[in-house]
Amino acid sequence: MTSDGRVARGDRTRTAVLDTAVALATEVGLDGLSLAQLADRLGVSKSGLFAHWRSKEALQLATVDRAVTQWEERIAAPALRAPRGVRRLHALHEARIEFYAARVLPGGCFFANTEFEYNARPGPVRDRLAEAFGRWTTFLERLVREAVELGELPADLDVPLLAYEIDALGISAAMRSRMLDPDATYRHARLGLLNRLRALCPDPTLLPEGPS
Amino acid sequence: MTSDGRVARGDRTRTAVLDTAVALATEVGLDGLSLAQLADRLGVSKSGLFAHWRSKEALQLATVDRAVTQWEERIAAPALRAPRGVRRLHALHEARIEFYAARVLPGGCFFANTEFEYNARPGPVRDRLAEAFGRWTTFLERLVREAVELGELPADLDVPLLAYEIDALGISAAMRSRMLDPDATYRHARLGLLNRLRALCPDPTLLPEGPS
DNA sequence: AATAAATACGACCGGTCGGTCTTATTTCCG
DNA sequence: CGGAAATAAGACCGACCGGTCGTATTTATT
Repeated sequence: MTSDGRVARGDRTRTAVLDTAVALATEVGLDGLSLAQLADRLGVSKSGLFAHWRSKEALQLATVDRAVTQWEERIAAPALRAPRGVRRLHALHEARIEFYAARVLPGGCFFANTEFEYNARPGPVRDRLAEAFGRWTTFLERLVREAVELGELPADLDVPLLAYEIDALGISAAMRSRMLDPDATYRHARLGLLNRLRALCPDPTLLPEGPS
Repeated sequence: MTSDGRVARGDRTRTAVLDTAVALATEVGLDGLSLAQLADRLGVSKSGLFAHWRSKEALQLATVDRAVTQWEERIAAPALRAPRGVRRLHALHEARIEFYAARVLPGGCFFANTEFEYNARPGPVRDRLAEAFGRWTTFLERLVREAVELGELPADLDVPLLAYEIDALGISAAMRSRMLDPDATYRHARLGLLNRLRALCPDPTLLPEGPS
């Protein structure tokens, strides 16, 4: 019995704080996030937060890590339950668009928002974001490569290019859905990938029929 | 002789200030942009700025307008010098990628950065950004439609969808080029559109040969 | 040459920022 | 039960924020 009720309680508190921080950061930015503001929203004092993270930067890094975990749970995990190949790629994209459409986060996408925010701000936060982005790209390329190896995509396919295109459709959805017509945006994001995979995949039965 | 040297001088100053503001906004955000910081970089006093714009918000709106003008000059205008149709579409995308690759703005893309920053912040600045984004989309769709009307793209093409895909390739380039490998990013952004247009355009001589 | 407008300045305001310090309360372990 | 550790609170700090004010300088008009 090594479980210490004190640290367990602390962990629960920390996670709850970070979930709020992730959401708040999509509204005001990861840098614009103020300790007092976050404390207020949680009904907690500012020094209560400093007890958990020694500085704002430590809180920012923890927030990035929490957002990664959320992304793995909500987007990557559901996709991994689909069969390998183009169906898994499609499921991944669908989960992402659904995540945006469900308005889970007020600002749409934590990573899109923060990576644009920090793309000209050197420092540990930027490095952590770049690392997460790199891992996401590697993951996406792995899924594409698996589809190639299964014969569901052409053997001479430019794997990183298709991964780039898929991610581009998603990022664009995060941006347009908050500034322009959301329904048209989600339609384009979904249809864009579906058409692309249909054109590449020799077996049309692997993909849903959907709209033309 | 209606030219007033006073307002002419003022206009020159204003434009110079706004150019700096556009660049600075891509680093620290349009909201993160502080009056004192901007004044410092210009070697000017803070109250000197308030003589031109009565509030920070007025400065932000003027900065957005200036960024729109820059975009028209650097991306739209060169494209309009290419012949209508797929060649013009290609020229537009090339000008955009070249703009990012030349590192004209330290943060890559003013609009990508600010639109993500403001996508959950209601107010006049957001409205101005959304309006600019809407006009850009309309412009892109017009260029695609022209290519269809010229017979350079299929008659049954989903015009808004292709416009969405083209813009997505560009936005993604702005994001990835600052966080991951820039060269690979530009290659993907360029090749992505080239492959797409080649697959759709019945006359292959209209597009450069480029890499496969 | 005199005047009015535009432009720019330095000093200053109240407020919020990230961060520190001291103190009090809760919670588990020995 | 006693004590150490974790958690939380509030007062406070210097720095910077957006913004105002009174004033000085430049410049075109009359």
